[in-house]
Amino acid sequence: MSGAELAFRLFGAFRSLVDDLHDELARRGHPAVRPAHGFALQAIGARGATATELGVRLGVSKQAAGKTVDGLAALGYVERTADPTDARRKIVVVTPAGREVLRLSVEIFERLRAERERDVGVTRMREMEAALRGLDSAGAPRVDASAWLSS
Amino acid sequence: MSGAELAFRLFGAFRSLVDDLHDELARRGHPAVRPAHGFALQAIGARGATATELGVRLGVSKQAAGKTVDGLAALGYVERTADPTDARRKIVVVTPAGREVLRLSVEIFERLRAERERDVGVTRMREMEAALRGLDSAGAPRVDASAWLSS
DNA sequence: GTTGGTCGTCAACGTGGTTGTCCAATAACA
DNA sequence: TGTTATTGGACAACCACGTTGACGACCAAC
Repeated sequence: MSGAELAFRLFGAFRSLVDDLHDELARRGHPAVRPAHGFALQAIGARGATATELGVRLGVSKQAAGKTVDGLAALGYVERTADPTDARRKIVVVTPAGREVLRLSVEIFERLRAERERDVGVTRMREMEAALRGLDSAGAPRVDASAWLSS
Repeated sequence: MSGAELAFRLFGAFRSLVDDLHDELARRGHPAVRPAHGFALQAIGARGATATELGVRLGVSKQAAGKTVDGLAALGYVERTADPTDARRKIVVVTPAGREVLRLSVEIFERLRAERERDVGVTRMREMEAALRGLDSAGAPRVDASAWLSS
């Protein structure tokens, strides 16, 4: 396989997973969730986070993180709450609806992976995952894919 | 590996390849080339293409394809030429500079793949590529990554 | 109590998509 | 052949999502 084809197929495989995830999320009552939302929800986590923290975790500016929070809040998946110890900070917390999306995403991703594993074979899947771990030295999530495309 | 981690690592591996490619392209005299440009150049191909054809190949509107051509033309990588048989059509052709970028990209991608192969091992690499071929039923290129993110 | 750093937000901008509209040119057909 | 339908390219307005710069509010430290 050529290097270019390798890159292209890695992206294709990723995209197929994410597309299938969002198709299924839409079918299960969350049609407005987009890829960036899932990443952000995960980055906020159970303990909540401020917009600035979220920006660091996502690898984007605090302003961009703030806009993402706006979108998520408009959909009812997160809420901004006051920090009792610091009036400047606003803690973003995941709502029950947001937790439902996270729970569903995990479940659906597992199902999708199982489907792929059935298609390509258990051994081959294990080898691929091992290779991926080696390939991707994987630091921070960096979901600024849109900005990355135009960098 | 969880399904979510699989998706994430697929993207990470892809992104690492493309980032490294563009770092190297920049070092070799093409700092302004962005990922979308490479895809577009490849889609135009040796025989040239019209903006509308390019849009179909890239999975975007003809207007978006036209803008991409504008950018590529401003960088000197393509040129719009008249179609002698149809005065409406303008054939976009790759210039020598554009061909140089394509040639360099192929070469660099091969080197990057070889590096990865050295890291993960020949056998494991072969298994991963086989798995990727199975995973990604890969029809048309579909490089509308930016649009896809915001869909 | 002033001074400096941090948090969140607003504003302006860039990039790269989208749809809608329009004109010029070609193709199809009565 | 003349009229009508379709096609290719461009323009405009708009949207999504990132950026930087600036600013007010607040906290902390000397």
